Amino acid sequence: MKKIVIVEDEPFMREELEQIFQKAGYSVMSVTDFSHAPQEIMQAVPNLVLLDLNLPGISGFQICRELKQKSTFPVLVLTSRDQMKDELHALDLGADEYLTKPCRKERLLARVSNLLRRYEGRANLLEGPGFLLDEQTYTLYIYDKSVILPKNQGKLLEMFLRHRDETVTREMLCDALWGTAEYIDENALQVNLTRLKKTMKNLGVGQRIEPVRGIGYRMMTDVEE
Amino acid sequence: MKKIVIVEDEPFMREELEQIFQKAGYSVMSVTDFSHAPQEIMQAVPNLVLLDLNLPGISGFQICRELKQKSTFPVLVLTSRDQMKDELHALDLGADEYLTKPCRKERLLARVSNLLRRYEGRANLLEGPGFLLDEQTYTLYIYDKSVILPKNQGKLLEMFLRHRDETVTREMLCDALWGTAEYIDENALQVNLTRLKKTMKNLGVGQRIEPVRGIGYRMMTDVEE
DNA sequence: TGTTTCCTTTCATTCATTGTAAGTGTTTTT
DNA sequence: AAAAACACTTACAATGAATGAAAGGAAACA
Repeated sequence: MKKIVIVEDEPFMREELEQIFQKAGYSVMSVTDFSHAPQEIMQAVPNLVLLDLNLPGISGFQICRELKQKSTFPVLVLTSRDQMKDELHALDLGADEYLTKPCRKERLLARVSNLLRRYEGRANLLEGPGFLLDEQTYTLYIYDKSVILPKNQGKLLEMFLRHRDETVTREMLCDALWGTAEYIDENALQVNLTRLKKTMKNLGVGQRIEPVRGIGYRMMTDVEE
Repeated sequence: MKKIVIVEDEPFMREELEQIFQKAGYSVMSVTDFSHAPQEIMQAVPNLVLLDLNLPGISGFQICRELKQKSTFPVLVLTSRDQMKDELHALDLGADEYLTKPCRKERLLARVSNLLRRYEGRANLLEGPGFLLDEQTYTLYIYDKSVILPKNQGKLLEMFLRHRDETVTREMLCDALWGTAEYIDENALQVNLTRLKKTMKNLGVGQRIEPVRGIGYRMMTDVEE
């Protein structure tokens, strides 16, 4: 059963949405604490996120961006403001669909099922700066090219993508590669990292993985200049 | 430069669309012979297809379905009829976006660039019954799972997808696997085919690859019952 | 029933991936 | 400026998945 998370502050509207999707055979969950919405949503692991734009306290745009940065769920933005600006903005932030309230039930359901269908078979694609990474197979997508990364390189890249702009300790990386049990030479990690960098370079992806002396590494994803 | 193919019968509208996209920096091509639209479009190898629904002679729906069956271009359906029925139908046929005319230039451009962005990095995905296949890496996507096929199995599946419901001779398959040069035992082909079937079965994909006695094989993609 | 065609299983070979080891380069620290 | 600590690179042998060969079994056709 497909699971939908609803982010909507207005109680009446929220309840109506919940009912519509429950009747249509979806599993529904609502987020009410908007300050930690992205975290809550990611914990819930939905198949789709229905996001209202004008929320109290936090901007829906902000949530959308964070979701799209750190996860791969399809996001359908729903708002009562019928302004072109909103739509452009939302689409720019990576929203997958946009609908304005009020909106017919059928239209909403059709959009949702279409979105779900589109995302079928492309789940688990992590987004990086200029590329996509399949979490399961470590297939790397760059524009219209695709390459399979060796498992270790894939695991490393995955770790960096899940902690973009944060420092990742060597321990965490070793853990991700071999599990905490056996402790391989830390040099092995080094070698695999070198290999990842080389691979990415050959593919023309200008990632920046910088050492953090004594601790680990950090991948910078912001574009400079 | 991104290439857009426009399928629109009304000359005035067509010209306007062409101008809009040319000004926005796209490469534009129009299809005017609608009876062979799918073929022409596939030959042009665009990044996106803009498809009007009510065309003379042939139904836009038909074109949409055929395109989605045999190619992987994103399709944005554009129509003057503002009927819910149309939208539902188009989305069911796999269209990726839907807009009604008249429509503001900005909205159209935003949708197009959003669609293109979504399709970046997922080019070269061949669509099969219930799964997708990356032509380059032979990564197989089935719902939210993904698996890497061994090269030989991937090549075989690719051949079948490119000739859905047609008979593929053993020679063609051997050619695809090893090139016409060296002739390996035809048994090797057999073995690889068996492996492919087994792999698909384990993944829960109910494909039907049937032998054509003395000639080769055929993959049936239509659902029966 | 006999023959052709198609399918399955097993096994040795091949090739990409990986950890190890040894050596080089770079940054701190004193 | 030297030493120490840390980071990086390269080459190589071991591992393991993918592959073709071979031989025996099952199914279709006459």
